[in-house]
Amino acid sequence: MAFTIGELGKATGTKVETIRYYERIGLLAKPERTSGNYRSYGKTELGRLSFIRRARDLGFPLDQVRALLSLSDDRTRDCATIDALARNHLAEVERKIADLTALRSQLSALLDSCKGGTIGDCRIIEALAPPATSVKAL
Amino acid sequence: MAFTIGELGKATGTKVETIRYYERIGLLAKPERTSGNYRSYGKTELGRLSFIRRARDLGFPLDQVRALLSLSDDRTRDCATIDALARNHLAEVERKIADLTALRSQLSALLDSCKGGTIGDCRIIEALAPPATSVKAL
DNA sequence: CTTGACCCTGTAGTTACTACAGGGTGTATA
DNA sequence: TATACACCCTGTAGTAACTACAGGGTCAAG
Repeated sequence: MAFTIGELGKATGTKVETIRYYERIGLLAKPERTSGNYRSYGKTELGRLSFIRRARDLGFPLDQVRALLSLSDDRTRDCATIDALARNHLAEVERKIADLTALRSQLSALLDSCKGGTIGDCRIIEALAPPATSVKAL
Repeated sequence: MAFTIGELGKATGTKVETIRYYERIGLLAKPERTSGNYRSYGKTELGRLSFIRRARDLGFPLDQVRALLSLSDDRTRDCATIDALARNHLAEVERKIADLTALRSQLSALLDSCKGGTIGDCRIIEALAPPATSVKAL
């Protein structure tokens, strides 16, 4: 029923240092201590940390996680705020996917152009160093 | 033929502070100075900075950019090293795309489940806080 | 009773910049 | 000539989200 920081870390897939970090920045409350000054956690903290990690895995930055936590603490609040948060986040994820997809095709093109040989005629280097004419005029 | 740091920044889409930062970490050589102690750049630096920015835009981290630069300086070297670098990078980009795509469908599902109402029955919060049974046993 | 795994605090490092503070320079205008 | 203004200089500290020590204390097993 009571775990050490290491056990909490294993249960949630979080490094011990990260848990202490979350405590330092106020994302987790200061837990009780044992006689030997070890942090002692219960189910509540386990739940809260799981929530944080899951939101983080979904790519929410810590300040949004913080907002999510305080929203979820006030159960009378309207769901719309949370919906908006998630909707914005989804839009961001979609933008990142688009960026990376464009990047992937550029990299593939780069690789196709590499036919071996010495760097003197390596197309990758050429492709990375755009001709002076493509540089905005001063 | 000679530009100030601000002009170089404009020409390459780089902030002045970033250029000074690149100089500090040795990615750009220390440039000549004018009588008034202003940095003075020429075409060589313009090319090198363009190269750096383009590689960065393609998502190469700075230490790989550094590697790319030193490889491209030794024109007798085999193109294979560069090919490998780019190939690894492509694999990473593809992994990120896969991650984000999975994330997108999770977020979409989350949003579909939000039918309004108060947070007490908000499915997003529920979805983020997995049931205790899904937490690895201690 | 000692070894080893774990815990503690506090500080500094990581990546790739970005943002001041507190000054100097260069040029255009009144 | 004065002065306003945009730009430049150095140096330091801040950002996100951890991660990695250093230098100790605690606890269970053999």
